[in-house]
Amino acid sequence: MKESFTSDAPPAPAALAAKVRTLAPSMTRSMQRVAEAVAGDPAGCAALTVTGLAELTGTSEATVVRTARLLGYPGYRDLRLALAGLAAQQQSGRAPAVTADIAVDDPIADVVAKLAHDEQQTLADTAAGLDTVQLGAAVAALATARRVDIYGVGASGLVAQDLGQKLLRIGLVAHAHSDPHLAVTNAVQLRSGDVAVAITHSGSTGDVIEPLRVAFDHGATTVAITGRPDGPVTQYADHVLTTSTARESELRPAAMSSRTSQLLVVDCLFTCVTQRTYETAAPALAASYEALAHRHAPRTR
Amino acid sequence: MKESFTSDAPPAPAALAAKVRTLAPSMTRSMQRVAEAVAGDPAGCAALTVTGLAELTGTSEATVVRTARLLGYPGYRDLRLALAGLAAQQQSGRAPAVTADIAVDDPIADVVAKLAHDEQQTLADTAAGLDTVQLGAAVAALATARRVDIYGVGASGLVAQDLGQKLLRIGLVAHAHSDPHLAVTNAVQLRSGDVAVAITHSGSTGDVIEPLRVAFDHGATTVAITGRPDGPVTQYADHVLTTSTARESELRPAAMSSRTSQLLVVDCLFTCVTQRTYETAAPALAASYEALAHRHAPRTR
DNA sequence: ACCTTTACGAAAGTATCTTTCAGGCGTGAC
DNA sequence: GTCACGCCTGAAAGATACTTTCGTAAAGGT
Repeated sequence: MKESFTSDAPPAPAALAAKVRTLAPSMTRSMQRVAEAVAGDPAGCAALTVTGLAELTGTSEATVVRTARLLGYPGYRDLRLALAGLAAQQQSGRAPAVTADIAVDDPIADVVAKLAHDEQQTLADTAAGLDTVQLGAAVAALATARRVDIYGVGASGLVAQDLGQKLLRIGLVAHAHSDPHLAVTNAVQLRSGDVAVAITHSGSTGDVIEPLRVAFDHGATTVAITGRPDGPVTQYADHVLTTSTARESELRPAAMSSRTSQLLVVDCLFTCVTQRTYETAAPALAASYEALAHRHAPRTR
Repeated sequence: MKESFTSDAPPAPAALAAKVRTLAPSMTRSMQRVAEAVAGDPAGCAALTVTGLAELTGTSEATVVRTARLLGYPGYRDLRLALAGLAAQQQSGRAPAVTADIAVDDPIADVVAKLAHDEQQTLADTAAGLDTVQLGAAVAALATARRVDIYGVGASGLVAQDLGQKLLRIGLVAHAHSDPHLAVTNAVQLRSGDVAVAITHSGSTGDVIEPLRVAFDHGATTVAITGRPDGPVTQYADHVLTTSTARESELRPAAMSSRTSQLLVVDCLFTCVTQRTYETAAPALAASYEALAHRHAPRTR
């Protein structure tokens, strides 16, 4: 005997709750109990076997299967898959409202989600606000530079180091200075054809501005990576790359988002320079990769 | 209402593609074929039985089950449920937006967009794959640590420095070592109540593993931040925090995405520790902010 | 009150998943 | 160059979960 009221129902995608309501009247009491459980807690039911769901609803396996059939599935197995899908959808739809600041009593999972979200936002903002013309000019200068000096202190110092490491790896003569005195001392060596890069979020870090000024005065091409395109540092910068500034809070200091933003800019610089100098950069990259291989324990599959 | 959240084998909700990428290196060839099929077409695979998937990938049922296990599920049945969930999410959400690799002749604007997108993806993957239980344990250890040593070389060295700077700023006694010899020399000073953190993408960097082992042997609590949760480094790690591994290309070395991923983990550590120790951390943060104020030139608006 | 129809679950039957085991292949040692 | 070792791999046995069958019992009609 055929008992499918729903003609040739396709495996219900997400409108399961609705389907349950529609079909409820044509269900017997025990089947209603099963349908109710399924509609009420898809995630929970997806974790149960036929037997489990039968026990939970105080019915039998046969009834569960019958219910699954009535809902349009070939059997319980497929209903279960649909339930898992539904649960996942509900889960993802439930936006954790990550717009809020991180609070002192946030559970760990929320902190992770919020931090990730904020950093993603910072990246999007930075990419949107980056001036490709300025970037292109900076890349052109770097690609043909005789020598590159990079200045940054504090959190920006690490970004400077990162850029330095990267440029070295593609065969450029680059050096990141974190000691302001040495930076100035070295800046006087620069001349036309050389490039100096200053990284400062505030745009007003004296220790970074000073060497850039010296480099500028000696005829080097100067680049500033800063969150303040109107800050003092830009006075001595031929090209200004703007990083984004996210709202900060006590638990999320500005250094965090500025670092993310700066790193994206640095990555763009690096990647574009690599493109421009591909002929020499590619082998250099390969060589540096090779050089590191033996530093790792044998474990490699 | 008990919810089986995350212990040591959380049934990956949506971070499956990321998990596959993370674990792929430690898989055998046939398992990789299975993983690839699963990551490539979740919806299609969810419709297949063990036997079906085994045939599709040209392997055996046993291999399929083994792969499911490796991905963190009790068996194939559960992997299949997760796949159904993933498929539903992809369906409802916007397309996966698989961006192309960065090419040598991409215009600058494209490079920026692709880099930003890739890094955003890396962040999402990392957040999804982070084990909050492990994170919580690491945070608890750090919050009460007498002393914290951090090991990292190369690109990971900068991340280590970043973590060190941050922890110092909230009043912890933290030091990031980039010199492997000094790291080992200092590691012998550690004892119970101290914390050692090792950061290595490959999970097999001898220069980082060695000091961690020494710290471990001396009774310190050890934390590993690595992209290879099965790598040698985890032997000596009480808590393992897994970073995500993005597909890499010649113009986008692995170091780039691993750094992004590591930094997010570090930020999470820092933020959570700050929460935990708010009473002492807040004034310390304020003080370090104060200390820097005078280093900036007068604002030009 | 009797018969028909329908609901329901126990148990048998079948598909699917899991585990075990032995062959095979690559790898490293001597 | 050969051997031994270990690890991957799939075939088949074993366990579990799902489906079907069938008999009982209750409801409703005559």
